[in-house]
Order: sequence, then structure tokens, then C-alpha cells
Amino acid sequence: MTEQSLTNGDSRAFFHPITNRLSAPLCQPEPEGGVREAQGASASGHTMQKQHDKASEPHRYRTHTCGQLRKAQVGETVKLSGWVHRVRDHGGLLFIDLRDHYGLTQCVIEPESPEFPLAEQLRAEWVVTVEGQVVARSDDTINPDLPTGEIEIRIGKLEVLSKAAELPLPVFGEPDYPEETRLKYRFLDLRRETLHRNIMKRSQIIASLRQRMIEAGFFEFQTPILTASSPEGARDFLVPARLHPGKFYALPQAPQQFKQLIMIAGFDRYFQIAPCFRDEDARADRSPGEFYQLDIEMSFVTQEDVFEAVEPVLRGVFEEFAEGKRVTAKFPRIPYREAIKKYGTDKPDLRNPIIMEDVSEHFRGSGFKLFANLLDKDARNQVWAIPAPTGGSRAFCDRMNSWAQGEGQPGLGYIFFKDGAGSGPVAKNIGPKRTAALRDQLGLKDGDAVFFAAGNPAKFAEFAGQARTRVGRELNLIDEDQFAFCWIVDFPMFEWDEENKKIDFSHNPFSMPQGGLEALENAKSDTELLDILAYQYDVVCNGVELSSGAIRNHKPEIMYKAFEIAGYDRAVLEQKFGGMLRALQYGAPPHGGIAPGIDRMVMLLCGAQNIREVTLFPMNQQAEDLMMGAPSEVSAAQLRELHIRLNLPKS
RNA sequence: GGGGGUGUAGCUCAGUUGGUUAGAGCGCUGGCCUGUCACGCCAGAGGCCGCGGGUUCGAGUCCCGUCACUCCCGCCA
Repeated sequence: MTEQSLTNGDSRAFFHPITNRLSAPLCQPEPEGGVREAQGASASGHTMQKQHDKASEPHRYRTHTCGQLRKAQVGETVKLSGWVHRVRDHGGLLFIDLRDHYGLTQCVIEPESPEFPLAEQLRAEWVVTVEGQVVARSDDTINPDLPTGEIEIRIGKLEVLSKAAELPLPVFGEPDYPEETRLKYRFLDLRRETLHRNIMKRSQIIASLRQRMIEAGFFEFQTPILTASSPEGARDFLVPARLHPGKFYALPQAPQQFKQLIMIAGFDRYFQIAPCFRDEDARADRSPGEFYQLDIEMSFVTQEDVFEAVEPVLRGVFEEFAEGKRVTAKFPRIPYREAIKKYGTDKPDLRNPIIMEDVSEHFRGSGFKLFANLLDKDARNQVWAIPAPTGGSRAFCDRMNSWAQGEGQPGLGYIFFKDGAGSGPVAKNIGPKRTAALRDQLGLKDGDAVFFAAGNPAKFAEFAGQARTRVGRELNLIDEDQFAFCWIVDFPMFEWDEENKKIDFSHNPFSMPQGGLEALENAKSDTELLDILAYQYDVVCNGVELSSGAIRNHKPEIMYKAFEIAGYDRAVLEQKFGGMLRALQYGAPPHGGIAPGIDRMVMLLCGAQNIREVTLFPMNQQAEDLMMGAPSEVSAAQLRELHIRLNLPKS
């Protein structure tokens, strides 16, 4: 199915210039060969065909789908049901484009037909059944953009199954409509080709993931939706417990503890297409409230084992749905600190070829006093170069500079190279020798430029990363034709919490520190503690963080120590993670896992900029479901039963 | 909680330094049309210019406030 569904799912090459519909409709059987039945189509397709072959009693609604008929069926009497996509009324002749999930078929009727008066009344999105003969179109009326374009149905009988009121949102042509309208009438929006195709692709991606995981020896288990509130992380969604006045369930932010308990229970390899709930504000790539993860956990594994299990699944599913784009053959492993130094972020977009470098030595004691003084003042300070191949014009450099100022930076120093020399104020100040040395280190040539960020890298790395991204985009250096994966490894176990002036977990308190208990006990100072790494990793694709994962800490004594370092005493740990701690005391296998975000994978594979384009029934940014009217008020009786009294804000 | 953008017909948008009766395209309704597939042609309906206040002889236009949507920051172990 895989290669073929790719072809069928490919939109652009087959995009119908006029109807905006795919010429190769979603999941339709191929005419010749006939084996090419994609999922979804097959079941009903087979049934229909069988019933048709029995001939005497045609199916109540259809003998074929709207994407199915070809020249081979010319002469047959068929029955199709679907939506009226478009009517073209020529007075003496009337065309109806009939649409269903599988495609589009043109039906035609003439005034002599007894059904003509009814046909004239048809409006967009009415649901109808059409019965009639398949006829070949004459050569000059064939529509080559439609898979069914060689035939049409001469309407014999016409039945209206369901009328449609005037549409708040047209399906045909997919004109731009406000998000609010699209969400309120989501069922109409979903009929549109683009969304319909995205949702189908999502379904196929999930089916593929599931199949790949099962083939790799993982078992799918369900974990509770009503569970206990967990102290760390995001805000919980709470559900009042009727049987326990004053107490609440929480929806799981992720099945994190459950999947570890599954390992401790001896099931060895777990996965789940897991819903996760976090009551945090939305972003374009983040649904408010709920999202899905491919949740994975494995026993008796090292970090390397997790990579070797997960990498083929991700690579495989991306290759399957990439529609020709290249997918990284072997995901490079980049230590966290190296990622920050080279890319200014822990989720680098490796399609961007720019790699930043430390060029402090070229500025130390140089005539460019601003940088030279910075380097003298504090040993931690550095100067980083952001090479900008082909960016060697004053106009571009100035544009970058004013962008930086708009970002609240003092500016963005630069040198651009032409006629064998470096130009710009920085080059003037450091002189030709240092300028040439810089150029050589960075491998730049005439027509290129380089930008500089200076100060304490901990403070400017993020901005430098943004500059790198911007340079890459503005200069068209980003190779859009690939999915570039990498593993980011060796995340620090702890980080400095500036707000509370203390050490805190940088990621997940359940991660195993590299070096184990010894490492935690041997660290003498905050600095040494902050240097401890964890078996904690991310997988990143095209600058999108798909997932975090870790080898878990399966030893209670390490857990106690780690929490102690982060400033939580024993009692807190026992109270908050009692179940987990208890489980660790009765024989826990070493284990680890990961949980790639499914919505983000689908977004990448659909080329969608917004998560609502790959979600069936999304909420808006205020976390409201405009179609169902959620959240909603509830009755006084419901509240009473739950022992809840509202205490609403005044305004 | 904070910042940016947007808000004129069902939709996409135009609307001059503030000046008569607020326009276009698409859609909708009606009529005509026998080969269209973004069909074509003719006619018509459709507006609290997001809402409230202010400045002015006069506000779609200027000012203040507010609301809605969206993007971002905070937040997302």
C-alpha cells in the first residue's frame, strides 16, 4: 500500500486547475490493474462491486464510488451517491459534478428527461443518488484532469437524499474563509479537498506508525484517562470526583508514569497512540489542551537501543509520506552543548547549512575595541561568527542589522567580502590581516558576508540562532526538499533557575544522570552539578522538536538524591511520586523511551503551518470548540452533585 | 497576564487631505443559454463601516476606550 498511496496522495502533480480537486482522488482504485485499492476504499469498494455483479438487486445507494468509473465500464448502468459539487446549467443541458470521498464524476441530463425539473433545482452540497448509463465522452470533451474524465453518467433517475441550506462556507473552489467560520462549520471545511486530504494522510500516518511499531515487537496498551494530578510540568485539566467530594482526577499530561509502570510490570516493549492533556495556552503548532504522542517505552535498553528502535520507524514513516523529499539516512547525534555552539538552539534546522564558529581569537586585542574590551572584561565572553554565503552586499548586511535592532539588540556587526578584501566598519577596525584570517577560518569568499554576536554565549546564543535562521532563509540557503533529522543528546541533568536562584531539573526528574549516583554525590559545587549530563535526548526534524526522551532513573536512591539537589525533600518526593517510588523498590528493570509528537509529524508531512490544518475537530486559540460549543455551562444540579460552588471573577 | 496584526455586503478586498446616495469581484436569488468542467450573458437582493465614547458644521476615514479573531512572549516536567 505504501508506495501506491503515496502516488495517490500526491496532490500537486495532479492538481486539477479548474475544480481544485485531485485528479487522482483520495484512495481510489486504479483503473487498469485494479489491485491498487488503498485503505478505506477497499472494503466498501469490494462490497459494492460484488453487489453489482449479482446484478439483479443493485445497492440502495451506489454500485460504484465517484472516483471509480473508467472507459471499461462504458455501457453499464450504475448508481452513484454523493454531494453536488458543482452545477453547470446550460439551459438545454445540465452538468452535475458529483463528489464523494473517492473522487468526482460528471453527470449530465437533458431537458427531455423526466428528472430534468428536479435536476434544475439542485444546489451545491445537496446529497443525491444518480442512476444512469456510463457513456464515453467524445474526444473533444474528455477532461484529462479528472481520473473519471473519459466518461460521464447520463442521468436516468435522480433522487435527493438530503438538501443543503445556503452554505456559510463553500466547498467548491476552497475560497479563503475566516478561521472562525471554518471552525464553526468544520464538517463543511472537512469536505474541502485540502483538509480532507490532510486528515486522510494523518490517518494513514498513524496506521503506518502502528504497523511499524507492532512489526518492531512493541505492544499497544491503553492507559487511564482519569488519573491523579501530577505536581511537575504543565497545568492539569481537573475532573471533579463525584464519589469523593473535594477531590479531583486529572487528565494525563502524558502517560509518563504509566509507561514506566508497564515496564516495571514486565511487559518489555510498550507503545500507544496516546492522547495527552495540558492546560496551557495555544500556539500555531500547539493545540490548546490536547494532542497525541507516539508514546514508547522499552526495558533493558541503553540510549543507543532506543535510537536503533525508534529511528527506523521515524525514517520509514517519513520516507513513506515524504512525497519524494529526501529523509536523513542516519540521524546524526549532536551533543546539546555542540548544538548550542553551532546552531544557537537545541532544535537546529539542519536544512540550513550555516554553522556558527567561535572567532574570539581574531578579536582579542584587536582594533575593534567594542569586542576586544568585551573579551578582556570576562573570560566567559566570546565572539561568534554567523557565516552568510552569498550575503555579501551592504544592503543585505544593513537589513540584517536593522532586523537585529528591531529585536532589541544593539546591532549586528558584519564584514562582507568583495574584490578580495573585507568591507564594513568591523573590517576597517581589525585590519586586513585579521579580516583575511577570519575569512580563511570560515571558508568564505568574495560575495559572502559574516555576522558577529558577542558577549556571554549563555545570553546571546538564542539570538545568534535566530540570526542564523534568518540569514539562511533570506539568502535561500535552506534546502526545502528534505526532512533533516538529528538526535540531540547529552542534555544537562540540571539547570540554574534564575527566578528562584536555585538548581532545578532541566527536563524530566525521572531521567538517569550520566555517571549515576556517584556523579550526583561527587559534584562539589553548583558548577559541577550543572555539568552533570543526563541520558536525555530529543529528536529534531527541520528545526521542529518532535520529541523528548530519556533513559529513566530506575533506582530510588538516585531519585532521592536528584530531588534533594533540586531542593525537594524526601517527604515531598514520597507524597508526589509515592506510587512510582514504591514500584521502583520491588525490582524495576532499567528502561527508557521517547514520545514523538504525532501532530507535529503530520504537520511536517502535510507541509501545514498550523495544527488546525491536520486536526479533525480543533479548538480555537481560546480553547473553545466553536462547533460543539465547548466549554459550556452546566446545570445547578450537576454542580450540586459534584459538591462544587462557582466562585466567578467579578468582571 | 503582556505585545503585534486584522476588523467595511455571506466571503475576499477597494474606499483620496475628513465632504453628496459606501464600491468591485466571488457567492446568493431570478431570467436566458445543448458540451461545460473556475461555463457564459442579463437583472436583482444584500451594509449599525466590530461596539461605545470623543473631536468636528460634517467621521468608514482623526483621537480614546472596548470586544472578537489571529500570531508571538510568558507557559508547555
